[in-house]
Amino acid sequence: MERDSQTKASKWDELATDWCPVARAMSVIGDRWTLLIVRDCFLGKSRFEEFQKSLGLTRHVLSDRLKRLVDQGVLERNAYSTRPLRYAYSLSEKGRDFAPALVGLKDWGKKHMPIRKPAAA
Amino acid sequence: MERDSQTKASKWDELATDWCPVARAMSVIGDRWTLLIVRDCFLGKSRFEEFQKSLGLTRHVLSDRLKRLVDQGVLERNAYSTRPLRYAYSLSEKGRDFAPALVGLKDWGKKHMPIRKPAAA
DNA sequence: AGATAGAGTTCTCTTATGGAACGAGATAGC
DNA sequence: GCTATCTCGTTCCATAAGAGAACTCTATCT
Repeated sequence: MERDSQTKASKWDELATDWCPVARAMSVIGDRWTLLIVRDCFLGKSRFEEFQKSLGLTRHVLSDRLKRLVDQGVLERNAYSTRPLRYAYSLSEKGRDFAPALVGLKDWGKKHMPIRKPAAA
Repeated sequence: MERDSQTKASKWDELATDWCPVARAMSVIGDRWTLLIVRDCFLGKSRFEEFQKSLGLTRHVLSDRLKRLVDQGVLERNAYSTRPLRYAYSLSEKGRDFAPALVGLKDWGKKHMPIRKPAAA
């Protein structure tokens, strides 16, 4: 990832223009973290540090994913403080509409991915 | 990716043992291709070449993802020919149970990710 | 003044991906 | 019996993305 506009078409962009709506969805959430950020938003988190602590991803990647989510219109970025300029992220309607898919994934994970201990080997 | 067993915990393994079922689901499908392979299975595809042509991903990555899906029990690999030994992939019950999540993503993609032309700029 | 906090950036190192060529088992054509 | 083709991969190299930690900048707390 880490793409910017003026680069030649990557696999990501190909997905974004695919005939299949699932593929187009994957062009937004087809990585390890994006959907978990959205999940955290559903759980009430809204700030950079909250996401970072909750997910344990690198700040670099988090920064990139938040930008992409805002670009895609899944999240909105609003200043919650002006005089140290600080932003909070919240779900847009597009983001809130993720709920059914997220529930589907939650149910699948609950049923088919039992918690296993972190490899006590 | 490309992990094997005797390596120290990566972010992928951390997700696999997360308390959140969505995170555990992401440890399986949290990349660009895996879910699309599953989708292709739902659409009746079952063979290496079919996936490769359909998705346009590299053979290397396809090979890796199929292995992971079989390891995870999402797909089953059955020989459909013994005497050139050939395998076909098909959904297990675990894989078929992905249907609701897939439908959720499809609906979201359909509603919020309109098809746009491949950048006629 | 010094320590804390929030939201990022910048740096280096490692891992994953893309692209294309190569391999191996078997059948089909000539 | 030699070459071509089909399938299902593997190997190799260059590039892109990720991990981890340090650093910036504004501002408030003590």
